[in-house]
Amino acid sequence: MKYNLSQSEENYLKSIYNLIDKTKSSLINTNLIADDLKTKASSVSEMIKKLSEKELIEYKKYKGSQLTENGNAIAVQVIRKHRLWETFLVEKLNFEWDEVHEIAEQLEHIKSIKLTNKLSEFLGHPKFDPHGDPIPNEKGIFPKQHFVINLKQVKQGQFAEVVNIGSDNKNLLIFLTKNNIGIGTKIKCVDIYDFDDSIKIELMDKRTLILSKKVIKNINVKLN
Amino acid sequence: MKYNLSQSEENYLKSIYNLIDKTKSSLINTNLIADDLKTKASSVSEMIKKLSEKELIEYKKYKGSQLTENGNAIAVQVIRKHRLWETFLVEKLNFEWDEVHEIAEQLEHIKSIKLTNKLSEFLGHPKFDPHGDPIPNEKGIFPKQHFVINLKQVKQGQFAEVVNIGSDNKNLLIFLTKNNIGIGTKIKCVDIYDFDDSIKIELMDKRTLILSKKVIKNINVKLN
DNA sequence: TATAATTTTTAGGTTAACCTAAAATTATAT
DNA sequence: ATATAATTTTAGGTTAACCTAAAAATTATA
Ligand SMILES: [Mn+2]
Ligand SMILES: [Mn+2]
Ligand SMILES: [Mn+2]
Ligand SMILES: [Mn+2]
Repeated sequence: MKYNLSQSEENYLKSIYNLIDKTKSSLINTNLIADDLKTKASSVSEMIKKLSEKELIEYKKYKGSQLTENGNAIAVQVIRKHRLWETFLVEKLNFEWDEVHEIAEQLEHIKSIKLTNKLSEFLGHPKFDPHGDPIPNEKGIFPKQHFVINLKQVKQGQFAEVVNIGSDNKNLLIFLTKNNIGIGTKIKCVDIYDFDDSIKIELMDKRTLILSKKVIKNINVKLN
Repeated sequence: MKYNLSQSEENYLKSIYNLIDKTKSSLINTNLIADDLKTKASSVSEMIKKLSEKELIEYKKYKGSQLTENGNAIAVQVIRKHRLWETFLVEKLNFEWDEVHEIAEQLEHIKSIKLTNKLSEFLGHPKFDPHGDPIPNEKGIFPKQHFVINLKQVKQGQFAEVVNIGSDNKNLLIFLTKNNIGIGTKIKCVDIYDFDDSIKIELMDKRTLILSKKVIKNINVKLN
């Protein structure tokens, strides 16, 4: 099984993987992929047909797509590379966490398993990337994670720790940095506002701030 | 002047740059480029027309191509990235010098000036890559080099030091490694055989070996 | 200098990955 | 259930980068 996939093909597989992950649904709609990859549904239809012929995805016309075992394995390896490179950029080259996604989108397509493994070794086999996303190993196994919930699930008075940011959006990451929120930040939910689904949190330094629904949706925590 | 060139376009510019360097001629033949890029002359003709319209090369039909100032600057930056990445792979990830060219062919096309500069900084702004090739800086300036000559110019009895290997050929590099020749290796030319233009050299450990014309052509040295 | 050989360009085709617009299918709402 | 809306696929086109084969230009040779 030596596939030699184009960057485009890899991106489609990765997108489908991520959408399965995010939507917790096994059948992914054509339009969802188009949206995610900023392309048109017709282009997705075409590519889906091709990947389907290569048996990397399985799809029923008009119904949706899912990854085959091989397709999944490839997607996971692309994700592995993406996250290892992001880690490299932040840990070794001192990039900010909001600068690395775009570059990793390019680096994730470099073809050399040896390079990937040596990079991982060089980084000390990191288990999580700068945004708290788990990094699968060479065999595609993800590290065990603590029980992660979204910040909106946290009740008033509860203490939690940020473990993951659910988006690569640069502006979100800059916002978080400016407000002293990062991976590992400990917070307390001090108030919940039903009006707009915002919440007030308190940081270790006692400073409080109100987070919008849109921000909250992208902050994942573990309870402390 | 913000060019957004394809990998292919970058490879053509780099090829022309290298051929100008190697042949010491300012006009580069279409067939030479085709050969270098393992493509066909007709494809080169097409691409030359395109790069010419972008004013990255100048060419007269049937006469040959040369780089414009902009084209040269871009080629140099691609070469900078190639050599920095090769240095990274050898110095930080412990690759062998014969393994890195292929991977650097991919990495050289990653688009991020900030990444390139941070990588250079991370490596301590190296002046030469693992094969002894000079690494231009951000402005495209190459480091000053000692007076470099080809090994075939060395006379019987003279001492020299290997400073550069003039080819990325994997088998050549493996051959050199196996015979304890690398950048910095000190040698003495003990005999010259006119029959096949081979020479016998002596290493520091007194071991001698005979190098073929083909090998010699790719070893550049400075006299000691 | 005329002819032959070589080099380069042009003509015409292919493939991958896009696109818009139209047709087909499925979902939703009266 | 049927009409309408939304989704998905197909049809047909474009562009970049390659290709082969033929034509044109240049260079070498007799
Ligand atoms: Mn990312
Ligand atoms: Mn990508
Ligand atoms: Mn190289
Ligand atoms: Mn290249």
